Amino acid sequence: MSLPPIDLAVFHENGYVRKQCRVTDLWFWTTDEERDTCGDTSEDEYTFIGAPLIAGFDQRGKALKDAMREAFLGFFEAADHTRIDPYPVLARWRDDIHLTIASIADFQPHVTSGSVDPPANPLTVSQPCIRLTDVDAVGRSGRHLTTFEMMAHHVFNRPDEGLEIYWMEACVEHCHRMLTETFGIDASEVTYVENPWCGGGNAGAAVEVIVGGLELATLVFMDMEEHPDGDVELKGDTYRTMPLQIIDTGYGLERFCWAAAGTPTIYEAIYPETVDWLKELAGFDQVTSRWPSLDLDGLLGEMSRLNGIMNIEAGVDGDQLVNLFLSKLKERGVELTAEQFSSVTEPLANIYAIPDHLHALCNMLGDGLVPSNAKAGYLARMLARRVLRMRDELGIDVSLPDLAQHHLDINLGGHLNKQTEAGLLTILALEEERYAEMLRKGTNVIQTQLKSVPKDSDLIPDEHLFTMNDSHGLAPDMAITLARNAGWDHVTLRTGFSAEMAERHARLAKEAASADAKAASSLDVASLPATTALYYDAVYQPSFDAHVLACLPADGQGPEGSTHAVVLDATLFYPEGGGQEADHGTLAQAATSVNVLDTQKIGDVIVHFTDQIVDVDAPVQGFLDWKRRKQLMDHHTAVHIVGGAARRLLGPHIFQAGSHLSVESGRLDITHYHRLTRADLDAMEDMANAVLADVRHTEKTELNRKDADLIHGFDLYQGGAPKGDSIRILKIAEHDIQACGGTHHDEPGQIGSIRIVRSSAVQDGVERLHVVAGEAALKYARSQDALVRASSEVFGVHGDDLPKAAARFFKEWKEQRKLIEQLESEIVRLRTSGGGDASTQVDGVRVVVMEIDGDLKSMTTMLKELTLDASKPTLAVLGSRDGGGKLMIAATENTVASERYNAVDLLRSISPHIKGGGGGRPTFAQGGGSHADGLDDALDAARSALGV
RNA sequence: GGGCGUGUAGAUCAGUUGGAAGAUCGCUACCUUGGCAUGGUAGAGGCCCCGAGUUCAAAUCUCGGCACGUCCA
Repeated sequence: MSLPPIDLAVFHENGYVRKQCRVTDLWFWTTDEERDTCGDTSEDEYTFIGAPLIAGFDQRGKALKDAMREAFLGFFEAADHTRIDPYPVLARWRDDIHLTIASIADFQPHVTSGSVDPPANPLTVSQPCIRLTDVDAVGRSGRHLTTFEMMAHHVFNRPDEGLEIYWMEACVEHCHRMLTETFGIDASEVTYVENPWCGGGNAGAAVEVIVGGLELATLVFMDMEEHPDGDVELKGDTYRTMPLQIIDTGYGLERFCWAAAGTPTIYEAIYPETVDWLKELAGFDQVTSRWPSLDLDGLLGEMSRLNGIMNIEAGVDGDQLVNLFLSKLKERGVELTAEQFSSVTEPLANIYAIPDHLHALCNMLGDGLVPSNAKAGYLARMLARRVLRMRDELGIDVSLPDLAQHHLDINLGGHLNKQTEAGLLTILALEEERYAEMLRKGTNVIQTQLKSVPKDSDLIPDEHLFTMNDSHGLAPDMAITLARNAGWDHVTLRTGFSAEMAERHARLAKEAASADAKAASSLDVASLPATTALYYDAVYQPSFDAHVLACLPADGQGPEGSTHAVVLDATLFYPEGGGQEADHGTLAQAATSVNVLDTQKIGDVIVHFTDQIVDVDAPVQGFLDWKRRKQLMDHHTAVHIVGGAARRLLGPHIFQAGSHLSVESGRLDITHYHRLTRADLDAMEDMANAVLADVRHTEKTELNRKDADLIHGFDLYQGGAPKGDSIRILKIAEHDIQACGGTHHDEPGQIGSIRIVRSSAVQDGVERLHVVAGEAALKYARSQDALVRASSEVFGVHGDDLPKAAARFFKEWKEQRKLIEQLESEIVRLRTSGGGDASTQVDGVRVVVMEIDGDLKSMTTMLKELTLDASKPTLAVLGSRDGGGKLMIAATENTVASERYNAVDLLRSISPHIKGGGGGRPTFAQGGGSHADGLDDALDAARSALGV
C-alpha cells in the first residue's frame, strides 16, 4: 500500500486543484488549471531572477536575513508557537553525526523517539545547519550552500494520550497564510507537491512548497517507523504507524532571501558585500574589458535561469557540463567560446563559494571546534583549505584571518557562540601556515613522484595522482599546476579523473565499513529486572547486602579466570563505563566467598563476573575492593578538575575528546590547537591542586534531559552523548560542570594531590593528558625518585647534578668516539707506511693484509684511509675477531689495484675459514662468519692467494 | 574509526638490488678586496626517531613504539 492523496480543505478553499506532473509523475496542487508541471522539474525555470516574488524586503545580506528570520518567527509566535534558541552547529548531543544538518536534528534521537519531552510544543526555530555533501557544487550551481538556516515549526503529537496539537490541515494552512500574507506571494506562484519522505528509519507523507521554480520549504508529516510487518511501502521498505506524530518542517531562510532579492545567484542575496569585495580584489571587471563584445549581464542572467533547470551536483564531469551549458546558451541567443565561458564562471564560482565556506567555518569554530586531521575537526580544515585554494586561484593577497575578520564583521555582526574572536583568528592563522607548509612540501613531492615520468609527457599516471592527493594533500589540479611549474610543461588532467577518484574513495570507504561487524554480548539477561545501582548514593560505602537473581555460566564472556556471571537485585559494584574501569571485590554467602573479577552493564542489568558459582535466589553480601575503587574515584574526579582547569586556562574550545581511568593513572584527551608545553601543564596542575584546597563539596544532581539542556546547555556533554533521558550532573563549584555517570568524591580534598605527568598527541588537535592522583601520585613520585637515584648512582653524582653529568658524559662520549676513529686510522697509517710488516709491494700495488681490533664500522674507517688515495694503488685485506670474525677487502678504484684484483672473489675464497660468507662490489667486499678462531687461517689464505 | 605517507648534518632534502653516509643553504677559518656585495679554497657539524628481529652485514627488509603529515567516513 502507498500513501493516500493529501486532500486538504485549505487547498480547495484557496482555489487549488490536484494534478499530476507530466515530467516527474508526482501529484501536485496548483491554482492554474492549465499547469502540467509541478514547478520543480528540468522544464521549470526560475521566474524570480530580476523579478522578486517577495515584496517589502529591500535589504541585502545580513540585514535581509535578520528581517526575513524575524518575519518568519514572528508569524509563528503570533500563531501560538514558542520561539526557541537555535542549537549549536556541532551536534555534540549526538554520536551519529558531527554537524547539525536540519532543525529536526536538534530533537533526535530522544525527543523523536518519545523518551524526552520537547523544550516546547509547538515550537518555532531558525536553526543554522551545515551540510558538506554538495560542497563541490557550491558557487557553481548558483543555489548550493554548505551552511544555511533552516526555519521551522515543529509539532510533537501523541494521539494515544490525547495530545494532538495540529496535523496536516493546520500545518499547510499556517504555511499558506504565511507565504501569501506575511510575504505577499501570489497564490498562483505557489505549488504544493505531494512527495512522501523517508529516512533514518522513519517516514511519512510530505509536501514540497515550490515558488517560482524554487523549492522554498518541505513539510513532513512523520508518523511511521520502519517495520517488517508494516503495511505501507516506500522506496522498497515497509513502515507502520508509530505512537508519536511529528511535524518536521524546513523553510530555507536563504532561499526566501533570494526570492525577495531576485539576484542572479543566492550568494548575491545573502553575501553581497563580500561578493563585491572579492570581485574588486580579484580584478573581475578585467574579464569584461578582455572581451568588450561580451554582454556579461545578459550572460549571467541567462546562466542563473539555466541553473534552475540544470542538475549541477558533485561528481558531474566538468567538460561535459561546459559543453551542455554552451549549447543551451546558444539556443537562447548567447554565443560564446568555452574559453570565454570558463574565464567568467571559474572566478565567479570561487568568489561565490568563499563567503559560504567562511560562514560555515566561522560557525563551526565559533562553537569551539578545533581543526584536526580526523573527525569533525577535519571538516573545518577541509573548508579552510578550500577557501585558501580558491583565494590563490583568484590571485587575492589577503590572509585567511583577514578574510574571516571581514566575514565576521560584515556577515555575522561579530557574533561567535563560544570561541573568542582572537581564538578564531589564531586558529585560522595556524591553518594557513599548515596549508603553506603543505604546498611547499608539495614541490618536493612532485619531484620524487614524477622522477620516472618523462618531462614531455602529457599525462601523469593515475597512481601518482592518487598518492599525491591521498598521502600529501595535493588535489589533482594543484598537482598539475605544481608539475607544470617544475618542468613537466605539457601535463594536463585527464577528463573525468576527479570523478574516478571520488568513486575510488567511496569504494574504499564501503569496503572498510563492511569489514567491521562486531559481536554483541551473548549473555541473555534481557528477561531480568534492571539492577538497582547503589554506587551513586553511597560512594564511601564498601559493602552491601543484596539478593542473587541469577548465576549464569560466563561462557567466555568475562575476563580470564571468570566462570560465572552473577546478577543481583541491587549492587554497589560500578560497571565499566564512561572511561572508568569496573569495580572488583568479593561476594560472600554463608560459608563461601567468591571473587568479582569484572563488572559490566548489559542493557539495564549489571553483571558481576566471578571465579566461582553462587547460590541463586539467596542473600549475598558484597564487598568492594575499596582501595581500587577509591583510586578510580581519585582519578575520575581529578580528571574533571584538570579538564576544568584546561578550559579556564586555554580557552572555550577545550572539550573532552575521551578519557580512561585505571588504578595506575587517568587519561584525559582534550581538544586544542597547539602542542602543550610543560609550562601549560604546570599551570593546570597548580590550578587543579588549588581546587582541591578551595572546593569543600561537589554537587551531584540528576535532571531529565530537557531541564539539563535548558539549565546547563550542551557543554555538559563533554564525554560524548549520554544514552538515557535522565542525566547525572557533577558540579565542582564553578570550576567544572559535566554530565557524568561515574562515581565521584563528595569532597575533592579526599584526593590529596594531583599531578599532570605529561601530555602526548592522540591526533592533530587532540592532546592527551596523563594524570595521577591520590595514592597513585605518591607512587609515581617514588618511582621517579628511584629513577633519578639509580641513574645518579651510575654516574656517581648527586641527583641534582644528574642532568649536568649526563650532558657531560654524552659530550665526552661523542668526542672520544671521534678520537678513537682518528687514532684507529693513525694506527693503520703507521702499520702500513714505511714498509711495515703488514704492507708489501707487488708490481706497483701496495698489498696490505692485517688483523685489527674493531667492528665493521671502524674497519671501514681504516679501509678508507688505506685505499682512497689514488696515488697509492692498494689492495687491503682487513680481519677482525669481532662478533664471530669479520673480513673486509677493498682495492683503490680506477687503478692497477682494482684492475688486477677482485675483492668479492678473494673474499669468497677465504671466508670459509671463519665459516661465513659475504659479498659486495669488485672494489669493496665485506663479510663475516661464526668462527673467529679461523681468522689467522683466513688471512694466511689471503696472503698465499696474493703471493705475499 | 579506517587507508596511505614521512622521520638522515643547524635548516631544506637526496640516498639505486641490504655492502665506504651525501647535496644545497647556513656556520668557522683562510684567499680575493681600500671596504662592502660577490667569488674561491679548506674545515667543523650525523645515537640515519626509539626498541626488538632477520642477516656475515640494516639508514635500507620485518614487527612494535613514538612523533609528524595527508585523504576518506
